[in-house]
Amino acid sequence: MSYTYEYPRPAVAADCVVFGFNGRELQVLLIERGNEPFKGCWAFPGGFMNMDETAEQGALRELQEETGLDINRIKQLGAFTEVQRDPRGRVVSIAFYALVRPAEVTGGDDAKEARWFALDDVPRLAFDHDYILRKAMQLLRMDIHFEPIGFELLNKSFTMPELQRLYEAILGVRFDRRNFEKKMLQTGILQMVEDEEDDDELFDQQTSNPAFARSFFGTQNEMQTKSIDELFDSEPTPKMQPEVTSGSYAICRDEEGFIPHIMKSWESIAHRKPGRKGRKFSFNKENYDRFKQDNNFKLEF
Amino acid sequence: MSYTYEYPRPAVAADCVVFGFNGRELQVLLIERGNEPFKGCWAFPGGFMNMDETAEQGALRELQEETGLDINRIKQLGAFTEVQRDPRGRVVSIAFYALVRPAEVTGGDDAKEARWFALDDVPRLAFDHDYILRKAMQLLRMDIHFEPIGFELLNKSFTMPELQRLYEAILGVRFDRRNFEKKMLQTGILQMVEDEEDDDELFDQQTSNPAFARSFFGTQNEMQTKSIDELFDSEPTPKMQPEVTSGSYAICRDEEGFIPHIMKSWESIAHRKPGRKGRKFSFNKENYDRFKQDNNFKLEF
DNA sequence: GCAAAAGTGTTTCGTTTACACCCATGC
DNA sequence: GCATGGGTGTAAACGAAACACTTTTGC
Repeated sequence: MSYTYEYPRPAVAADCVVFGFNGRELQVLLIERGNEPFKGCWAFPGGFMNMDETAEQGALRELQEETGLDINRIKQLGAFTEVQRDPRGRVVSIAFYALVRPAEVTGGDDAKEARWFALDDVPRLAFDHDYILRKAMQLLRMDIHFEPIGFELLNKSFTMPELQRLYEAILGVRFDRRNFEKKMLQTGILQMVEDEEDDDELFDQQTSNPAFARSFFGTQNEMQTKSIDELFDSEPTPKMQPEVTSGSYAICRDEEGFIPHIMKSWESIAHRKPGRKGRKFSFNKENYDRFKQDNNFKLEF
Repeated sequence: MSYTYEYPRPAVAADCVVFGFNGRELQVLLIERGNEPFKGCWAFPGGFMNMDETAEQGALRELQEETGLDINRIKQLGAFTEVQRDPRGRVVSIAFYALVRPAEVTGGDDAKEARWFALDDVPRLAFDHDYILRKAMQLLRMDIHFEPIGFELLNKSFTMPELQRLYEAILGVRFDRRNFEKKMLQTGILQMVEDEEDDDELFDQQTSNPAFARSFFGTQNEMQTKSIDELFDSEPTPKMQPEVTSGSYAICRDEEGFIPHIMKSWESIAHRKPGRKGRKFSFNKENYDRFKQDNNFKLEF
């Protein structure tokens, strides 16, 4: 079978950057390519889009096929369209990112070539996937200012230090413990949880499942050197804490949101009426550069 | 000539949402479709991507061809891949947005079918362009929190009320005049300009150019009902203000940025160290919804 | 002359920041 | 028992919010 068109068309692929968090550092899920081009290189799960599916559906299908990961929420990063980005010819890639909880990672078995890499430890990737990863990270950083997506990377219940490390990992910044907690609690989107929660059982069940551990933490070799608890920085098991020393919290979340205190700073300079004339303005690069520096502002990854 | 592939491929188009600002309201540039499908409907400038150009280059080329607008900075919105979005068959659109200054709008002549529409006044668009417009607006709102892109919509010099109306239009919020000005000046990215600046001459030249006026403000019919000054809310001409009553400002900008005070609020909760165990947390939808409401937070357009 | 818009400062309030000691756990 | 991390509160500084009257312009 073949398909003929009047004008040339690029192939369209869908790739998915999957982020995970092990309680200490951000990770991405990569697969080792079995075919040329870039055979033996690591790359994001993905593949060509079918004609009867959206790019999103294609990305989810490929993700399931290649890593066994069965999720349903991904966010589009954008299309990558450099003419030479694929040696096989003109391929446009539509990339997505996904955030998965430890408890969601179940598909270790079908994914022999899939492995989690700490962000600091990602090898050189195939195609322009290094670039795509940078873009994904940038977008994640922006998004976390508007929506509570961080919680997508944590199980239902988690400790304040875990949450803090997650935010630090995503934003590339360190926070003062007391101030971080205060701010988080002030938002009112956290609630205390009395004891070990249901999904911790899932969590434990899965961390003690070798397939899960392999798929989430890496190869078996790595697993031998570190204990699950060490990696996860969490109670070894539920029984650990019969008397809840200080209690726990739970996040108040819905399908999206988080801490839009950003917008507040603009939105709350309230009310005014239209105008007509007056002083004029224009831009000064130096001041702006200094301003960025003074505020230690870097969105770049 | 024809092109044959082993697997079916979608066509790939590049479309461009062009925003403008007339001193009072945000506008978008649309073209009236001359062919089916959606003949007679308004749509964004755009067309099929060539094989030797990136989507971005394609969008810029089509924009130039269809509207005469010759710009070079556009930002990708994303790919739109609904299976049925184009009745002609499977077409994936990669969409961009552009911000143009009044002074940049010069190509009125080649663009008979191109017209500016106030955002509130945009007709039903062809394809899924309504949806694309909403996405563009969302992204613009997010972006303006991180980068001083607003100034891309203003000429080199502008009044504080103009700037304020722009921010209000983009964010859909009203600000207190005194607080807005204070905040803007505090950032240090504005500088005062002593008198009418060079580009105001360009500005005047162009506002008094019928082709410009038509292309920027709309059809000739509309032009008859409103004066340029009324529309632009600005001095009729340079001579108007021989003695600069209160002086003017200029923006300190470079290729990107603006007011990253958002991140600051997180970044500045400085320093801390890793952790081990303690209270646990999970999410509560109700509280979060209330929180969003209390803070009047809506990113949606 | 009148209506609409521009210009201008200060006070209150809330948020952000900075900071140190003791306790629990794991090794 | 020692090192690492967890837990906790307060005071000072800063930024945001609220607010009214006078002057200028356009009609």
